[in-house]
Amino acid sequence: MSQQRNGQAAGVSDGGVFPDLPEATVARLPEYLRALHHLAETGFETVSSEGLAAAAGVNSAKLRKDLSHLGSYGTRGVGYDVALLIAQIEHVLGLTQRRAVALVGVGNLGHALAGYGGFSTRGFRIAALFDADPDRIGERINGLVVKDIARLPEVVAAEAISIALIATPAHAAQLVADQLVAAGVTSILNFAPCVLSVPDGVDVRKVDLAIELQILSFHEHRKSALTTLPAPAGNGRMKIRPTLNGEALAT
Amino acid sequence: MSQQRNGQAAGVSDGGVFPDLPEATVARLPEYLRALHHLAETGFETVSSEGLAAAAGVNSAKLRKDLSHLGSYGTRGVGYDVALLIAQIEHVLGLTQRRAVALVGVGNLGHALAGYGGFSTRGFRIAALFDADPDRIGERINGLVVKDIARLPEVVAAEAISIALIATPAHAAQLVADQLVAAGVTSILNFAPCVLSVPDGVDVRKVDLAIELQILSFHEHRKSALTTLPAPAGNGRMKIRPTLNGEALAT
DNA sequence: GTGAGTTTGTGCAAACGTTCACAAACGCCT
DNA sequence: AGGCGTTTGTGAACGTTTGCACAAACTCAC
Ligand SMILES: NC(=O)c1ccc[n+]([C@@H]2O[C@H](COP(=O)([O-])OP(=O)(O)OC[C@H]3O[C@@H](n4cnc5c(N)ncnc54)[C@H](O)[C@@H]3O)[C@@H](O)[C@H]2O)c1
Ligand SMILES: NC(=O)c1ccc[n+]([C@@H]2O[C@H](COP(=O)([O-])OP(=O)(O)OC[C@H]3O[C@@H](n4cnc5c(N)ncnc54)[C@H](O)[C@@H]3O)[C@@H](O)[C@H]2O)c1
Repeated sequence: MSQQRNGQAAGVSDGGVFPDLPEATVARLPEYLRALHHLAETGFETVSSEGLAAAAGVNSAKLRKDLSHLGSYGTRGVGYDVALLIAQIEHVLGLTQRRAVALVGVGNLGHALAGYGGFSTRGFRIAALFDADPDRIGERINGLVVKDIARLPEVVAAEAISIALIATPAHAAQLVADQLVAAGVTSILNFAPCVLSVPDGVDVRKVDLAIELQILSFHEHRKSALTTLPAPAGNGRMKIRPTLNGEALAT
Repeated sequence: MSQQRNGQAAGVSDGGVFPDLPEATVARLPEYLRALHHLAETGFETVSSEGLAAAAGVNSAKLRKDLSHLGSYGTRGVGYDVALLIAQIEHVLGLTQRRAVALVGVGNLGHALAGYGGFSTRGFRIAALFDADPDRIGERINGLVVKDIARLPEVVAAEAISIALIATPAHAAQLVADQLVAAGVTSILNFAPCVLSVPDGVDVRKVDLAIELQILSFHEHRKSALTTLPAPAGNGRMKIRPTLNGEALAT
C-alpha cells in the first residue's frame, strides 16, 4: 500500500470498501472495536498497539499489521486515537448505518436472542421475528410481534433487512434459508447444527455450540493423557493480565 | 505417518491422543462427526470422501487429509465405513466418556442453554447450574436446581466437571473464570463479550454473536458497494446441494 | 534545536493451511 | 486370474497468516 498523508486513508474515496482485506483481519476487527469501546468508556483518548492488543487478546505486531491495512491511523511515539480508530473500524465494517436483522425461529434460543441487548449496542436492530408455529405467531417479545414466516418477503422488503438469524430446528433450517434468500436476505447467521446451501453472493456463518464443546473435549482428552506421566506443569500460574497503555491495572 | 495394517490405527496404543493433530483439523472433526451421524441415521453404511465432504461443507481433498491424520480408515474404491469412522472420531475427540459440563449464569441465555437438548446428544451432560443472584438460586430448570456459585469447588469435584460455560454479563466473566479455574475447571466456553485471562493449561473458546454479525456486516457493505457499478452477477443461481455417496438426493 | 525515549508501519522468513493431481489399492465383473 | 472403474492417501505447489526485528516518525523536556 502506498504512503498516505496523515488524516486521509486509503479506501475512503471508494466508500470505505476494502476488497482485499485479509479475511483473518476482518474477523479480528470486531474484537478490536469492542476493546476500543471499552477503552473509550474507561476514559482513554489514545492507546498503544501493545495496550490495545492486550485488551483484544492478540499479539501487538498482528494488531499493527491488521490496522495498517485500513491506512495509517496511528501516531508514532503516541499510539492510536481511540475515537478516530472506532470511527474508522465502524466505517470499514459498514456499521455507520444501523443494520436491520430478522430472527427466524422464536423457540428456546430465539427468545433469548430476541431479548438480547448486545445487538443494539453493537450496530444492529432486530427488526422482525418470524415463526411457523401458529401458537407462537402473534406473541409479543420485547416490543416486537412474532410474524408468520409466510410474510417474510413483504417484511424483508419493508424493513430493508439484509441479515437474518436462523434459530429453528436443523431439519427446517435449509427450507428457511431458501425462503430468506428468495426474500432478498444476503447474509445468514445459522444456529442450527447443519450445513446450509445458498447461492453465490449469499454469506453464511455458523454458530454450533456442540462443536465448540467437542473441540474443548479434544484438548481435555489430550491434557488428561499428558498428566498421566510427566510433571503436572505449572498449575496455578496466571498469565499476565492485559494492561492498558502499559500501565498496571488498579485493583 | 507410516503405513498401517488395516484395522489398527496410529495413536491407538497411546490412548487415542494425537498431540500434533493440526488445530484446523481438530476444528473440523466435529463437523464430520455430525455429518456422519446424519448419514448413519439415513442408512448409509459407507461414504466416499466426496459424499462426506459435501455433507460437511468442505473440499474432499481437505477431508481426506484431515482423516489421514487419524490413520488409514478408508478403503480405496469403496470409501469410509460410517460406523467405524464415527467411533474413531469420537475416540480422538475424547467423547467415549460423556463429559460433565457446568453452566454459570442462568439468565436470559443461560435458560436457553440449560434447556438445550443438543448437548446431551453430542457427548455432554449439563451437570450443574450456578448463579450469584439469590432470587435465581434454588430455581429448578430441566431437572436441575440452580446452585450458589460459592458451592463451585465442592460441586466441580463431586461431579468431575472439567468444562464450564460462562453466560454471565461481561463484567462478571473474569471473576467467574477465576473461580472456575480455582475450582479445577480446565476448559471454558465463554459467551460474554470480553477477553478472559487464564493460566497456562486452561483452554478458552469464545462465542460472540455481535462479532459474527459484524463480520457479515462487512461483507454486506462490500457487496452493496460492488453492486453500484458492475453487473449484479448471477443472482438466483444455486450452488449444488450436497449429494451423498455421489447419488442425487430424492425430493 | 537537539537528543532521548517511545511507538508505528512494514520487509521478510517461517509456520501453517489449502488444493491439485496422481500412483497405489481395492472391489467387482467376466 | 486379470482388467476396469473407483476411491483413498499423500507428495508437491501454492496461498495465507503469523511473528520478528528494525528503520522511520513522532513527542517531549530542556
Ligand atoms: N437452545 C439452545 O440453547 C441452543 C443452543 C445451540 C443451538 N441451538 C439450535 O438452535 C435451534 C433452535 O433451538 P431451540 O432450542 O430454540 O429449539 P425450539 O424447538 O425451542 O425452537 C425452534 C423454533 O423454530 C420454529 N420453527 C420450526 N420450523 C420452522 C419453520 N419452518 N419456519 C419458521 N419457524 C420454524 C418452531 O416453531 C420453534 O418456535 C436448533 O437448531 C438448536 O439445535 C439451540
Ligand atoms: N441473551 C442472549 O441471547 C445473548 C446472546 C449472546 C451473548 N450473550 C451474552 O451472554 C451473557 C449473558 O446474557 P444474558 O442475556 O443471559 O444476561 P442476563 O443478565 O439475563 O443473565 C446473566 C446471569 O448471570 C448471573 N450472574 C451475574 N453475575 C454473576 C456472578 N458473578 N456469578 C454467577 N452468576 C452471575 C445473573 O444473576 C444472571 O442470572 C452476557 O454476557 C451476554 O452479553 C447473550
